Amino acid sequence: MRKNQIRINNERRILAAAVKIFAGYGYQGATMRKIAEEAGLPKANLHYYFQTKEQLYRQVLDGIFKDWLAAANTFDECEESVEALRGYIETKMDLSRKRPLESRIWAEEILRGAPLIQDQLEQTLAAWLDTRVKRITDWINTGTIQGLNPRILMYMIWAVTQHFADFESQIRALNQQQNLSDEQFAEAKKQVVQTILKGIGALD
Amino acid sequence: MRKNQIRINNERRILAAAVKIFAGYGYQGATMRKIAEEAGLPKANLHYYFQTKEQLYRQVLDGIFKDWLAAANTFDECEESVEALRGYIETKMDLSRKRPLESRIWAEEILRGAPLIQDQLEQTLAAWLDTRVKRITDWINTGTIQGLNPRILMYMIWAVTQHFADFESQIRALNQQQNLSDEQFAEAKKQVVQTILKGIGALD
DNA sequence: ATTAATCTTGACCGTTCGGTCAGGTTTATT
DNA sequence: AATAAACCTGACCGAACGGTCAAGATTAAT
Repeated sequence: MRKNQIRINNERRILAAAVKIFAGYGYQGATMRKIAEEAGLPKANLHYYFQTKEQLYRQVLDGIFKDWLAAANTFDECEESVEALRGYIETKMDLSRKRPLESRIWAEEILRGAPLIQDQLEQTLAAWLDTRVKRITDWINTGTIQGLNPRILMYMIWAVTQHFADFESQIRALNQQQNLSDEQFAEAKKQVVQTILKGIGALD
Repeated sequence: MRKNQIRINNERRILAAAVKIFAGYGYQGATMRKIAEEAGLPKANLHYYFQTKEQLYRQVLDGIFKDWLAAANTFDECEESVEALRGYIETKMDLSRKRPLESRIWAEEILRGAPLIQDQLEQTLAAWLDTRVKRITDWINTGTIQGLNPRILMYMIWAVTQHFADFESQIRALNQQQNLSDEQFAEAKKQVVQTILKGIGALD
């Protein structure tokens, strides 16, 4: 097969560079020049593969959303409430650790009012959340976890797990100018899981 | 007295406009033209009171940091652990509700690596955190709350409370395109307090 | 070997940005 | 009333932005 090999290769390089630059400078602060430099290609070449800056940014966002949905599937892999929630929280923590740049791009897009992904939020994400809310409601009705608002629980999980990627520079400043070590992050992950699960009455 | 009244008045107008524009577009996306338009003043007038865009932005950040520290003092108003934490969480939730724009400006600055406020984070904020960590450690040693890493607890509190301001547009998209009503927000506030306090073994 | 399709790129363009400035107006001081 | 200080602003500037394009180089197809 291997047709379009040049195109595939270059698009990958450009997208990888775009993730770095968009994460580091934001959509407005990122420039096609910087992305081109990071990718090691002339600027005009970027416009050959991606007509506009906005289209390049959209493709970056699409990739992030796919990763997000893939991680979200962890939620359904366990029947049992505690294990389902624990698995989901841990997967989200791992994603923050491994892909902080993507998390920050997503966060900035939401921060700006989600101008480009509002449709995805209102449709795909809202639908995903609705079905999980139903599952959690079942757990509440069967007494597995205590009564609470499932949506607020999900907001809390998202907030805490993504915080470790989005606010990394603040955490670093409060940790002797050092990023969390693997050991520190493992401790954080454990404590986050423990606190949330215990907080909703799913432990003890 | 009332000297400099014109200056005081105009600086206030410009700062208020700057908060709106910086929150809505980010530092790079905000332009002096937009801020001037929002303030109802010619652009050159802004440069009369604030020499550069960066200086204007710094003053906005300073104001936000002062509000943050004022809210943070709630932490010390109660001797008792549960009431101190409850008061602090509630105050941070109220701040997110009342001043979401400021929260978003702060979040974007951290997201970008805190280029302008790194010193404040490493000094003022780090010192603030250190003393509160000591208080929490005392509570742990006296058995008031269970053993945990106090820093991670604080990160969780910040993450959750600020999420309701920073990710407002996502929450709205998941709430039938409506911002949380006062009743919904009150419920969220209650559940956040309950989950965290229970999660650290400070309740029941 | 020839042709067609794809890829590459330096030079260039119109627009908008942050910022400046001269000269006029208003306010405060005496 | 006169002078000084503070305030106001339209017009302008160089720099940097996203994007274009024509012409050449490389690869694929026949």
